Amino acid sequence: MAKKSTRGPERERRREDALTRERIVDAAIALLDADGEDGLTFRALAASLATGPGAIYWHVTNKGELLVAATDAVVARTMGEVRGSTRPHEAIHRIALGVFDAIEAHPWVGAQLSRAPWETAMLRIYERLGRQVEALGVRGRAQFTAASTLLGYVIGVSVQNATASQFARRELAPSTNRVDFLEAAAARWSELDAREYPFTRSVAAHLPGHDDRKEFLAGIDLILAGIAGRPISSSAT
Amino acid sequence: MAKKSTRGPERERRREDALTRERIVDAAIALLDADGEDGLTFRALAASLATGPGAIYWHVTNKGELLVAATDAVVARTMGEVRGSTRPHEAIHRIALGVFDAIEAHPWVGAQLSRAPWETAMLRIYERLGRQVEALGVRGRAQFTAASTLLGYVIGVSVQNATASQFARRELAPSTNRVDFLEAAAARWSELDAREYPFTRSVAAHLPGHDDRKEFLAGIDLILAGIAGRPISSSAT
DNA sequence: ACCTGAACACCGTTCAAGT
DNA sequence: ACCTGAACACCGTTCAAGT
Repeated sequence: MAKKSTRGPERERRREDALTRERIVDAAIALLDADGEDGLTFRALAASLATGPGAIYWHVTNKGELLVAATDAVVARTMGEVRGSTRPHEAIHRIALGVFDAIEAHPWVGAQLSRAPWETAMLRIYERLGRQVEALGVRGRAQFTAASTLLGYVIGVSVQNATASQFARRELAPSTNRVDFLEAAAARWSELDAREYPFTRSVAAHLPGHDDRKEFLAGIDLILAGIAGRPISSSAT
Repeated sequence: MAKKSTRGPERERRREDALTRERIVDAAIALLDADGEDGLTFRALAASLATGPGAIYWHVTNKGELLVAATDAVVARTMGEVRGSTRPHEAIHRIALGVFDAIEAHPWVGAQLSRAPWETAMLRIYERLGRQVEALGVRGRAQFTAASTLLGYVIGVSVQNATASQFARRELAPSTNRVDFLEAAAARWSELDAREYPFTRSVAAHLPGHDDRKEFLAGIDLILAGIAGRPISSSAT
């Protein structure tokens, strides 16, 4: 991806304040977490590393690559922290919640995963989910479909959830608590035009007392039920 | 949302070249479709409307609002064009494919839906899916879960698919056709580290000959099977 | 009421010059 | 090899001035 900063046993300049790709990525993550996506600026990053913007370009090709690297670092750490389980169903829950919580904690990760879904970060998640699909007994081509469906759902809902949370925290007074927020949303849904939005109106009553993470897992369970209900094997290619 | 340009029977300046919110949004959509998200610039937009950037700000609060309006216009049109069906299963397929194709045709719509999921555009899709969930016989709180799961999956997969297509068209030579692209992707997956990515490697063989839209619908069917397999009703709130 | 376009503050990125 | 920081090209947005 980028120029390696160490190739072979060259001049060992191990000053502890040396600028490395790793330090840059860590600083970028800190900025991203603190000030959101707009907070990551080459000037701000340079300031936090006590250099000029140009210095960063020696280690990193451009801003896009920096975002990819930051995202991959967070996702790799997250996947590493997910506890395993002998029961595939439970293991899938844990992987899914790991992603969900990571994106909630770092909303920019969600945006980045949608922007560059072919990068390693996405593959890491896919691999983890896929192994459990295999453990579930799914075989052949159906593995591919099952894992892809889970991945699409997990990323999609996690991103939407994180964006909505951000909105709740920012647009509304940050003091507004979750209960009040859900009630406000329910009130808004109830005021929608009765002819255009009959379903949304009727379902508004279920909004308060609603738990995002539980709802998220309920969706996973729907997919898992669908997977289990199908002919579970078929010969490979 | 913004200042209305007509309120009451004021001065009727119906010159056909008058700047209206509608014309601005249409021009924005054209720019977005032609040059992607980066193509929408207040300067470029002003040029295409033969005015200065400042003029646009009289009709539209800022760029964010413009993106919201453009997205809503595309989604509203898309939902209007979806053919109905007496069979809920089929109706859901059509709604889902409508969204899928719209985002493939206008990738910026996908990015925007992820960025502001609480806007009307998302509600339009939710409402359509929800009605069919109702038609499926789901009752009470389960309606909420089923509709939300479908929405999360549909948006998530559509966005990922559109971004991947863009990547294929841009990064690879645009001449590369779909078959070659899938084979290249499969080759890449097969070269992954065997210890870290056993599942992804093993599933690479299924990548060629893979049809995105069919795979997308297969995922929908998994969810629908899950919905059907559950206790289908429960008393309302 | 509505439009014009210069000006402001801020970006990502480059690059000649340093060590 | 690696860093510095001014400079370039470009943005979103504002606003005094026009009609």
